[in-house]
Amino acid sequence: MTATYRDVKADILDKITQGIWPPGSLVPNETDLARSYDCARATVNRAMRELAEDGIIERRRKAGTRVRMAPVRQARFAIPIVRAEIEDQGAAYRYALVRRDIRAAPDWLRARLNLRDGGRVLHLVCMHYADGAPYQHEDRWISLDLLPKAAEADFTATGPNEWLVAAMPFSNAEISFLAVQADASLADHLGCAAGDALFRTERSTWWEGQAITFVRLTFRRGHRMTAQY
Amino acid sequence: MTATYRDVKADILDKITQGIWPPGSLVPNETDLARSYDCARATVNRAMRELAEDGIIERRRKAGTRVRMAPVRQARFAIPIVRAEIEDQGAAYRYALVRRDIRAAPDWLRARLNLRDGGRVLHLVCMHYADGAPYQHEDRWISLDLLPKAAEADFTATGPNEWLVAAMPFSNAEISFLAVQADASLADHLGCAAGDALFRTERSTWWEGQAITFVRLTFRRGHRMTAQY
DNA sequence: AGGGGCATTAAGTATAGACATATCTGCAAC
DNA sequence: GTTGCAGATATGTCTATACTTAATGCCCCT
Repeated sequence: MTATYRDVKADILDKITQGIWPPGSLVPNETDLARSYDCARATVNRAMRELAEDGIIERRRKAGTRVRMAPVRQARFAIPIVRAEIEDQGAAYRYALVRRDIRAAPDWLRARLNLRDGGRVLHLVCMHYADGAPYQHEDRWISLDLLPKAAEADFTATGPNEWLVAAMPFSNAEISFLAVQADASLADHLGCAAGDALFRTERSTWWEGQAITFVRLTFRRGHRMTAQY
Repeated sequence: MTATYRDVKADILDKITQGIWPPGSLVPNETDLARSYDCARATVNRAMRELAEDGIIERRRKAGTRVRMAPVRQARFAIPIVRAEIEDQGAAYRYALVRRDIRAAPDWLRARLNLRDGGRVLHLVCMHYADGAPYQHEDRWISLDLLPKAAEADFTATGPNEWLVAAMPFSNAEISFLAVQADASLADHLGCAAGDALFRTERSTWWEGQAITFVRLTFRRGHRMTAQY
């Protein structure tokens, strides 16, 4: 019946939320806590390490551990593949390729992805439907410098997203969320009025410092992205 | 010169990104890895536990550890206090209370927060400015059932957000991101045209199952929220 | 053939002890 | 006063070992 690291973590969190250890105060050191919970120091260490990761406490060698003044509030968003997102909602997924061309990267894209002069890119426009209704508009640019195979891939049946996670499963990315007004083309594809406010995510993806792809995903009217924390 | 858990983690990640252990494949078990890195099993365990948290691998007792087919892509967003967000950008922060009233919770709010019938709420409308320009419009509802002190707090000088993190530092929340069209009032406050697309976050906050507050934060035109991952 | 139970296996967690590393504090030298 | 060094101390990490827990898959019984 000795304390597990979960017990210790829960108890410490309790002491903090109940104000016994108020924000800014110094938490007892690991050795003392281990004694008071009658467990090994490693157990206390794991509990506290996780609390620090959660943004509840702040730890510094020698200085000790203190309760954060304002806990760092952070939310984790899972970035799903559209197909999975739609199917998880119990809707039928359908995909369509709207447009495909290969060209020199436009200036704005070169700037964004640090592409070399004269780099060629594959530009794709696709639509994703849920139960037949427009769900998401995808405007994607893939660097052919890094991924020449993309030029031969067939994107008429499956979306570039799925192809890319298979081709380059591990990469870094920067994602932004913003709001845009529907232009005529978006309004047409997404079945809304021009001028409607739409939710958009933009993502640049990199692999070992090299740009792979940039994508704009624009959602149907009224879409919201939600997370718990 | 024995391997640290960081070394092990980095090496395993390397093997995965370089395709030596392709997606779906089974990773050697902890005992074998410990032997091959010449370290304790606990060291391998920590490395693999972190990789699992990062969504790179998937672990199941007895079944072993496998490389995920598609790594779970997830982004962490820090949810800042507006003041800090603005000041971090090097801009001067200014706050203004636009409106304050106490009333019975409207139906839509009662439904959203599971408030009891006839629950009273404090309704605040505030503006946050960066270098004098409108930055964010805040439309906040605070449950007076749970936080009666809020009725006496002075929100003319500092925003409710800062008051709330001091009053209720630890709580759960649900956050949504969406796009809205500016109505006349928003357009006026944020200095944009009616109909403009604006980025909005909505957040409901709870403490021990009780609703504390609901807030709509609408940002100035062109705002984007960004995260790396 | 089908179903139940048990052995086996891999991860999950705990422990005591040790050493590493960062950094705060006070004291001493300039 | 300021700088720099040394000691003290809290966290960070590793090891070796042991026990726990979940799940697979095989064997045996029906």
